[in-house]
Amino acid sequence: MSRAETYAEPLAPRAREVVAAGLDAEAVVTLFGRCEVDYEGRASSYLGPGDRLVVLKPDGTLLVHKREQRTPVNWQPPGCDHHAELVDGQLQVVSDRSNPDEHVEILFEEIHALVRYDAEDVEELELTGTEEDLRQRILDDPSLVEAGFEAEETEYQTDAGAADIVGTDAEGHTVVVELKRRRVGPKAVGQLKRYVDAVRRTEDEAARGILVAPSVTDTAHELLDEEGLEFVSLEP
Amino acid sequence: MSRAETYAEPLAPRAREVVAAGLDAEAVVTLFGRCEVDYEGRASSYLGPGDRLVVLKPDGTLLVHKREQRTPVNWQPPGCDHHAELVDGQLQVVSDRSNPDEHVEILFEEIHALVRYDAEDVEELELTGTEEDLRQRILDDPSLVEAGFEAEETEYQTDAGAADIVGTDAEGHTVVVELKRRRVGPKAVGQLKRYVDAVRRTEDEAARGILVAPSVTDTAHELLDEEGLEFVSLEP
DNA sequence: ACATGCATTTCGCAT
DNA sequence: ATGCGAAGTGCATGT
Repeated sequence: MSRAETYAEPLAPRAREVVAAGLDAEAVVTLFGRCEVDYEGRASSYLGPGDRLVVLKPDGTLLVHKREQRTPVNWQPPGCDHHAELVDGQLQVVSDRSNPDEHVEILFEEIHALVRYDAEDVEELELTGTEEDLRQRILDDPSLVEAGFEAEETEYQTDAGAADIVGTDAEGHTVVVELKRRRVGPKAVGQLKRYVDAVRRTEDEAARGILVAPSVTDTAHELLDEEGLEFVSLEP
Repeated sequence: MSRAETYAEPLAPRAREVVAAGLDAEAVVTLFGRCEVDYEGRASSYLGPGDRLVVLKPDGTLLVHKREQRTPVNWQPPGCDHHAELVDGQLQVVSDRSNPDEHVEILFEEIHALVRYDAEDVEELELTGTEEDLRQRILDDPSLVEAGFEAEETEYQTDAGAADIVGTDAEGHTVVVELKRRRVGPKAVGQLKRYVDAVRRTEDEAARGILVAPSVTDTAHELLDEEGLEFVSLEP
């Protein structure tokens, strides 16, 4: 038996059976059809009839995709309960969860195709080039921040949240480092400011703050000056 | 002719033809197969062989989904160029873009199913319950912020970014309002602080700052106190 | 094209 | 469970 079973133009009762059995067997179930979608939860939405791709994953994820966009037009995160019912002879797929209460209903006017995919997958993604990698580079060579800098703690807990790296400069003053893997705007400056303020209040009144990133926007640069904070350029 | 054409266990050459023709005709092309995925761009990743769902959209979106998670394990945003080639007799799907340069390669060891979906879809999502809706409610009834509050500008430009609402209180003092549709943490306090600081520097030294949200975390509450900022609870 | 901020953000990790 | 911050965030909007 193949890992994928495809059904072209299935009738609603048959589709309901296949979807229900697929969910039960922890398969990935994919529907191609003309449907409308109702969502009620953290927000509310209605999507009128059109042809979409609907994916039901065994972990309780629901995806509804239009022809465009990377982001699904409607969805449900992992952990939801999926059900397939017949309503007035049409296939209705329902996804529910609690905390927060969220509910998605998909009603199919037409089902153009249906695939049950018993996917086997053990490999996990290996990803490099993250902020974590950048931090490791700095720990390996603290002079990337400045000559004489010594890193002392990562994820250093302040009253205002965790600072990426805290250490001391050549003169022994506390230095708070905020790390970003890409060009940053005012948001990152505010974040650094929060941590530096907290350290200044509780630890070292003369603590310095350094934003380490590939580059900063004009506004961010002005804010840094305004707040007496520093910037060090570092490519990821 | 049906809107969806399904192919079970297609051979690689045939699959390449169908994928190429589907891309050309602006169809949504979906592959179910065992593949490995290489990504090189803002970061880098490798995903070893496993059964996945691959979606190619006519707007240049690429999605690679594992059995789990709402987020695709690899992807490409709209605007990319997709190509299907045969490499050593195997189907290879490539997606490219520039600015930033990003490149995804998917090599299929097995193709379990393939669907070409000529989807028609004109309806757009109608969404309510956003921050925008919350803002409109406050503009309609400014007393939701506090008695005597009058809203004067939305998206008010400060040196540190745009404040959601700026107005005056019963005593004529400037009030900066930061709006959130859900429970907020220290980040939102920092954001409000940035705007209030900017207004205090340039407009009104005695400007007040009010965070309007359903609730705040303990840390956020302490930070608000620390900075002399206020909180008003408002359900979305 | 860049800057800015929301998002039904999702996700992982720590408490 | 909640808090917190990163993400290859995506995305719309304004400049």
